[in-house]
Amino acid sequence: MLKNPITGLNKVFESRIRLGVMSVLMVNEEINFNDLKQMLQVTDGNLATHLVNLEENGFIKVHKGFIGKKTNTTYVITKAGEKAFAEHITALENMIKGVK
Amino acid sequence: MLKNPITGLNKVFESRIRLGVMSVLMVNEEINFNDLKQMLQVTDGNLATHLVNLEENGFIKVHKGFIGKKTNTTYVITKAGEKAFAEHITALENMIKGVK
DNA sequence: AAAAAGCACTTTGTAATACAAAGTAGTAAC
DNA sequence: GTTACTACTTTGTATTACAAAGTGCTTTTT
Repeated sequence: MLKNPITGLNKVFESRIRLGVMSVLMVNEEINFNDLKQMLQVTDGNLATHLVNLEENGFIKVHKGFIGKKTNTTYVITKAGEKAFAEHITALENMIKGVK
Repeated sequence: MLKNPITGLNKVFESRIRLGVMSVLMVNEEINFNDLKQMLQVTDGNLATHLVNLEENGFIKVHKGFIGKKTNTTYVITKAGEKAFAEHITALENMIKGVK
């Protein structure tokens, strides 16, 4: 019987917006809301929803800070987030290997 | 400014079921409904819907044939499907490259 | 001091999507 | 002649995505 080529994919990372957030957080210490918004070309509400989703899944953490006196909310990946995303990437790589 | 790591991803292939169908069709000449169903562990209705979606997008074609006297519907990838999927894979690879 | 603007949301509403379950039509095997 | 199989379609529900507008707080501008 055929083997399922998509085992190990994480449902949370099926959304391209959440996928984008995680990819950036894998290589950047932290990002703020506005940069993320511009990068992914999404509306505030939409982005906020996806960020809440990622946070509720324990994959990112919110850091509320300041730049001078302006609020600056940044997002950071968690250990669990790194692990889950790495596994997802591995699953993707396996799938890609299968089609080549 | 940050560059969007997920440019070039195809919305149609965000669903893991459609992703699975396409992956298999990239390396198998054709597959039939039941094999696909077992492989992906989905219900008939759900699978049928995703197949219709892929067909309407011009990415797969349906072949209605027989094994002996039993009906045997198989699915084949189209040229357009191959192209679109290859581009999606490239986009995924680029994203993965970015996080390594 | 008042108005405008920016930040990071929350709320609201709508439309699309996913999915399971049940139904269907046409064989075919028992 | 009932049962089973195949490949759906239909129906209904629940989830999700998303835009748009509103909110509370602060800062900058006038």
